[in-house]
Amino acid sequence: MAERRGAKVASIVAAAWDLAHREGIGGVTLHGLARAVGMRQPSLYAYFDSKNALFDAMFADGNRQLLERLEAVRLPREPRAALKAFMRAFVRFVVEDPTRYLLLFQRPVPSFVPSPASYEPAQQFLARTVELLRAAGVEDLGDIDCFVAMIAGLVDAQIGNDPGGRRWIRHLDRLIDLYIDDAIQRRSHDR
Amino acid sequence: MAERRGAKVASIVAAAWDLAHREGIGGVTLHGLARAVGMRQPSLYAYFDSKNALFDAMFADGNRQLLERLEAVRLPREPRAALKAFMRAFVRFVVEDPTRYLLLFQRPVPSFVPSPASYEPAQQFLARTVELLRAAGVEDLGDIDCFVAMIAGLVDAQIGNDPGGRRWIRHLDRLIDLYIDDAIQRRSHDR
DNA sequence: GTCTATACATCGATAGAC
DNA sequence: GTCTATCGATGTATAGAC
Repeated sequence: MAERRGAKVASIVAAAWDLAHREGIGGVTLHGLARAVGMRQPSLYAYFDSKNALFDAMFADGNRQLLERLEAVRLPREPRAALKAFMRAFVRFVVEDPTRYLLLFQRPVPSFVPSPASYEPAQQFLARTVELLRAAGVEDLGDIDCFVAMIAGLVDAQIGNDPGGRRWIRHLDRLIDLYIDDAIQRRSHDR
Repeated sequence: MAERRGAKVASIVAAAWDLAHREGIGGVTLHGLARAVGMRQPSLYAYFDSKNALFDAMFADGNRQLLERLEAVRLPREPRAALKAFMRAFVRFVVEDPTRYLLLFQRPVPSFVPSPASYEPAQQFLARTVELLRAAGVEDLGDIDCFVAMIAGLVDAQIGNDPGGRRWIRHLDRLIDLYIDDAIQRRSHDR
């Protein structure tokens, strides 16, 4: 049965996340991970071809968690409320696990480049965001860029300067309104 | 003469920046740096007590460059225009050298913590920004937080996704207006 | 699949001669 | 101040027995 093997791989990835939470992403070493799962370091190569493959599995796992979470969100019919609900869920996902956010969105491991397959869910998330933005009246590509950058700036500041708090993310709803209103106003002005 | 020594230290720091530009901050090793300046690795310890001391010297040097640049900016009398000129200079400083930005504002070296003396100019910069924001009518601490986070999000997106381009930073002026107007409007509303 | 043993590389830091 | 020599730690990866 290949099921056994898959379960084992999943448990190793889970242990890797646990290790990353305690020691930071850079603290994830094959020696440490092997110790955490009760194995010797070379034995890990039965499950991952390289350390990069391990990171890629973690990256894919994190993206899977993200999509799973966002797909579970009940979106209101009203476009603006839907966008807010969606972004709130994203922000909650991010701040509840800064380490995961770092690996998924900040590339803290210079040598690691995610494979296209692992990267695809992240693009899916961005596409969904753009879709909701458009529905809410933000269609200009520049406006979308600004919105995405603003969200990133907000969560970065939150995680970097006030982890566990709400100093920055408490402004999320208000800023969303600000950006949407501005985009709509400028769109009507351009006509 | 201690001048000679100071000049040598400065030239080593300059070589370290050069190395960082080519190999990334993480690629700055004492072996590589020594090779770049025509020395052997242990000889660097005549100028820096540790690798941390080297990073601290680079950090201080980068902050000195930042203050030097910003102090040279001629600020218009009108507060809003002054804020824009100041932030434009900051953004220009940042995008012209992403590596320097990384070391100064992103802490890409987990083990490195800047000394208080090296960190002070960065606080000076933030204080000046807050001062200009206040003069332009942004006084609420939450509004200041949001503004700073927005700027950071903008330059992060620019450097990360379109280095050398202007896709994000071209919106700088407009976004500054947006934030100022909103802050002023909400301030008058609260009364 | 898991182990022991080990190769191989990188890097920071120290000792001591000159 | 600069050198040679070397230590010691860390970390990825491979070889080969079981």
